Amino acid sequence: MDIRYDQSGEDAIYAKWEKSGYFNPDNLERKGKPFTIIMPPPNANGSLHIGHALFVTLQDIMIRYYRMNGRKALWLPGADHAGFETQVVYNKKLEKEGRSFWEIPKDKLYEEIKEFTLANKQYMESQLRKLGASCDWSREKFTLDDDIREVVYSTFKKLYDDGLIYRAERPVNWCAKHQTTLSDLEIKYEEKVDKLYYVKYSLSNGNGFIEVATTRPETIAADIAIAVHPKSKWAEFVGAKALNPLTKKEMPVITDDAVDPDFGTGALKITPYHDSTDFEIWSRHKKEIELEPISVIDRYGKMDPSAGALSGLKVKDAREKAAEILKDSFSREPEDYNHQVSVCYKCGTVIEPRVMKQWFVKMTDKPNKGGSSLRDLAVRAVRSKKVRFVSSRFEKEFMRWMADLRDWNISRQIVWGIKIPVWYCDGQDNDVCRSKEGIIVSESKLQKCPYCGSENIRAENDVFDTWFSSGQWPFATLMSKSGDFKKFYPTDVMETGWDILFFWVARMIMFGIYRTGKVPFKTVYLHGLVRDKDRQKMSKSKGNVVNPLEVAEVYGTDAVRMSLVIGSAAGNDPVISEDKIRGYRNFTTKIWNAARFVLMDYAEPSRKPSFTARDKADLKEMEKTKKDVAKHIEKLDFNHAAEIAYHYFWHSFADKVIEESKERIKSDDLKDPSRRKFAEADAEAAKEKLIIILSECLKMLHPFMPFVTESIWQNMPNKTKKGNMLMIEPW
RNA sequence: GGGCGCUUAGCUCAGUUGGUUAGAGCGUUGCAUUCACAUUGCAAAGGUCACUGGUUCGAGUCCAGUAGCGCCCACCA
Repeated sequence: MDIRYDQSGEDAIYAKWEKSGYFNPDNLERKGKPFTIIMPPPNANGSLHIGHALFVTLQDIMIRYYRMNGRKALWLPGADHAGFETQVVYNKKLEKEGRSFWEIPKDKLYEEIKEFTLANKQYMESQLRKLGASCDWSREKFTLDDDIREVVYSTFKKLYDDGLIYRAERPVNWCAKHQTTLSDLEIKYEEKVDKLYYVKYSLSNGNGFIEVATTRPETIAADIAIAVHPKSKWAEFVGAKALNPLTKKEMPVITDDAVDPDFGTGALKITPYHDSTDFEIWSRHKKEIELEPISVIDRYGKMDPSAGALSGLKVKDAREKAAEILKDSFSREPEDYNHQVSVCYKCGTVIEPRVMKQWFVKMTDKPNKGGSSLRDLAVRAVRSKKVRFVSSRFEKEFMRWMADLRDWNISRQIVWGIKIPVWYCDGQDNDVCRSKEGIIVSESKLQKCPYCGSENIRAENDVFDTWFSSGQWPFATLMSKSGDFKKFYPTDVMETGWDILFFWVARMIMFGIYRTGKVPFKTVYLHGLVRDKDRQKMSKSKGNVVNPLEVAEVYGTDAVRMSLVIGSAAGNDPVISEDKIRGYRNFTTKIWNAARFVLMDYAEPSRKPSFTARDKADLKEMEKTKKDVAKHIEKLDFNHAAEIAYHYFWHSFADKVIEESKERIKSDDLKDPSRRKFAEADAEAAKEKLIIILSECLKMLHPFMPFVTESIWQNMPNKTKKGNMLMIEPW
């Protein structure tokens, strides 16, 4: 063995593993049932960061352990086109290059992003290899693969046929910067101080006025009613007409329970196209209101011509100008008002509610043929422990989120994604077609309307919310190779970050059960966000980012893996620092040197070793430790499993067992002819004990530190012939 | 406005059905070491387990409350 462990040999070890074919469970001779993990596909829009290294480590620990422990272990890797996220990244890239995203033709943009994504994907694959990920590359999937799309289309069709997907015009979250709608999960709230204006709406009969509090005077031109609470002081005016202070149009005064009598003045202006509450109130009172709602804000966040004097202004400027124009209609001075404003989770642009025709998934309604809602399918599976969360507190989070679900807008007006498989027939030349409002859901391309035969059809332009397709990942990935679904589904563990519990995990559970009748995975293990030693989030601007590949280059991949797994329980944010990694690099060196000592002058024993009582106790302790490590891995308590292995190797095996053996191995008795025979046998037994324990320790440490253990294994004299790889040694 | 979580050694954290004297890593201090490893060993110092009360033979662990911190969710204009 070399005097030093050389981590630059890691690539060669990985290549040997990969070449062996044993990443593919089909090539493993195992009697046990499969053990399956579907890798959360990393977004192919950048390079891997420390969070990826964390999931690789945790999942690889399980896969390597079960592979050694008699199971057909499948870890199916993938890459995510990550629709909106990637488009945002690419948009930024173009901005840096001084090009305009919006001036590039859509087809060309798609091709450019595709090229960008595929290049990233390829790079990421090499990084996963560097981290030691023992996944089955022969089964790798990309979220835009044809067979994945087909599964996604067929799920959409099934949902549509079951009445769980519909198209509707209603207020949706619009990001003016990214020019797309977003789901309720893709917006966040920011605290903002705005002015609360008190505006008088005079009654047309001259009997005074109603006072309305609003933060949005710029939308007054789009007001079509005043709503008051039935028990408020304004109730006496219900049925009267109020005058719009800008347009002077007569608007009905109506009553609705949704109005809070204790907030503001207890009266609400109804602007259906710019506020979702207003839209709902309007929907309930269409008949009384009569006026048609209008929009005064365009898709770019500017006032449109129907806003009259405000036309062309940005919303913020329009607000100030409106306040100026309305000065005489104010009943009192505007107040500072502190409230939560919804913004785009990516760029922080204020979300403008706009009314648009979009596709929605019903979350809480039953299918039209009967059965359970998507929500109920998932809730029941979790409640009955068919899906178990680690740590269990996420079960509470999950249930609470499921409790108040609203329908999910899955339409996105972006280029980078899977087109919604819908055509619209403008001909509508027969009743069947008209009854479907010209909507045609089709898994394949169409030339003409299948209902009326008209060739006057056009394809839907919108693409899916990426989570709609990635929510189908566990079964979609297994459906493409024949036999896989049957063999590997449901999968065993879904290991991912808790930040995407709602975005992804919840959707996978719903769609998984909906499509296959079975849960997609039995256990969800959620890890946290990797933080620096001061518990700070890592970010480029703070300069505290640890690039896993760079530190692996310096300290070895094994050290990086160990520092990610030790010291953090499930669901908590792991803390990592270069000092910590250096500490585990020292451990790597310790392992290497201990092995070097054990293997030094080792020869096959000439007789059956006669172990002393102490030897037997040492061997027993090793067995016990190994069982303990296995137990903790199986409990998904990787933190302790790693710590036990670490502690045993260093402070029992190296510090005690090896140290105490030195006397016997180097005994002066060996030089004394009268004692020599006994001493030789004893030295041999000591050496034999050391090599047995070392050998078992390598197995025990392999799932955590695959490279150094495999590379020592290659020097072991007693390694079994077959394959000569620790990776597939029986645990 | 609702909910969840955290508070244990100087620092970062474990402590999974309540059970001897509360642990690890790093850091600190002292000593040792040409002998696999200074990327080392041995040893030491360091904790009223946030606070208050309760259940119990027994509480870091269970219950209630208080304080501080963090996070998630939410269409009161």
